[in-house]
Amino acid sequence: MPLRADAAEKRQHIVEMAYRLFKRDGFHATGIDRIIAEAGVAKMTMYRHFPSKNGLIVDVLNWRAERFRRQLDQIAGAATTPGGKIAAIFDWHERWFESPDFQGCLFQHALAEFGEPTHAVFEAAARQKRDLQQRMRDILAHTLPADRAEAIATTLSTLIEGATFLAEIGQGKTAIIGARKAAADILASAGRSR
Amino acid sequence: MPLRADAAEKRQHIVEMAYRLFKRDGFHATGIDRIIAEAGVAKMTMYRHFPSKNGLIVDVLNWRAERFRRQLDQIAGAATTPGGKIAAIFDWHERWFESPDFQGCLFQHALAEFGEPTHAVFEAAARQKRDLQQRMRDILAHTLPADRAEAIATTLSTLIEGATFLAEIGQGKTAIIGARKAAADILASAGRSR
DNA sequence: TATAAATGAGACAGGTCTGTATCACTTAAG
DNA sequence: CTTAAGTGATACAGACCTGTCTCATTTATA
Repeated sequence: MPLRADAAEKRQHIVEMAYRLFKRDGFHATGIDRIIAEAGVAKMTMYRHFPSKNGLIVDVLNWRAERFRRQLDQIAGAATTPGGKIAAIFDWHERWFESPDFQGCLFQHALAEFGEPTHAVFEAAARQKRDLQQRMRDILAHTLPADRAEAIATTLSTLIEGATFLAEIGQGKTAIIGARKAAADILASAGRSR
Repeated sequence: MPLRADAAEKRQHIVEMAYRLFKRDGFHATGIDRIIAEAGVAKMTMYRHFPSKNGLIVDVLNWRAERFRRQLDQIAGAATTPGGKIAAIFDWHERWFESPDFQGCLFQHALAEFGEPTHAVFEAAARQKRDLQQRMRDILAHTLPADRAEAIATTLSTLIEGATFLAEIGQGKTAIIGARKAAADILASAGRSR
């Protein structure tokens, strides 16, 4: 019994509030004081749950990555064919870009702010990006040889990350439309040569 | 005679040193004190040339955007056909990703750190991205109808920005290879339907 | 109810941040 | 040479930063 029942809830509350602030204002621009103030929590409460601000950032990223992983399970699970699953992933991104509080990808931002590859924040963000790519590779591997699946997953990842970035400067709609068409062409071409 | 001859040089020296530090450590993580220390310049000298840190950042981005614009003129100018010019742009990115001091795109990082669309830094960075896209559109417009050139330029931009991002997590080589092939396929397809 | 984990509130330390002010000095232009 | 723009060095203000500490209080659990 190391933790009381509500302690875990309070910890989670801090994670979600920090997530909102990091997403809106960035990591360096968001101070501990603002996080605890918005969360309505004492500073020591935060530091008892997290070793440091960087530790909190890593936990926020990991929590958000896990949430996305579950969403992806639902999205891809609804479709039956590899092509349908990939199309569903692109469709999900289109809806994301259209949501009123879209402010870019937190993992992309984390990599931009923490450019040192050995930094724990960098590693957590890079891990999420590799995970998405690997999941698309696994989807493709059902109908394509491993090396082809790997190469195509990289290009699909390139299209998705590029569209996510362009969505930040108001080009999400046109970018995702073009990206989805390019992805469909690539998959169709790969299917023919199978 | 508002400025002495060497004053402009000193100003440029500050811009280039700030550029190196912003690229390496990020914008928020780089303080004025470190910039002037590395530049070997007094603080008031910096504040006489730039109204504020944000003003310096904007000038750094604009200077870097202008430098890239000139590079792009050379790169695209060497090729004769639209397809050749586009391929040359992708090849340039591949060499960039392989350079030992590649640390991601400063404009992408600026957009990540300054997410407010009305912020001067955001505007300067977004302007550079739109400029690159517009230049590719103009290249394509020589042999394609305007709306097709516009749509394809958006997808090429998506591929380039995505590959630039993936290069930050060590996937630059495979990403740019796949992106270049996708771009070639798109251009070939557009050429056939012309 | 008794107990101990968890919390809230706030002071505090030590550092860093941006931006301003002062003043002696250098250096280019007239 | 004279003059004034430009500079270096440094102190300073006021705010913010991360992280630690204390102590009274709440609250879940046994």
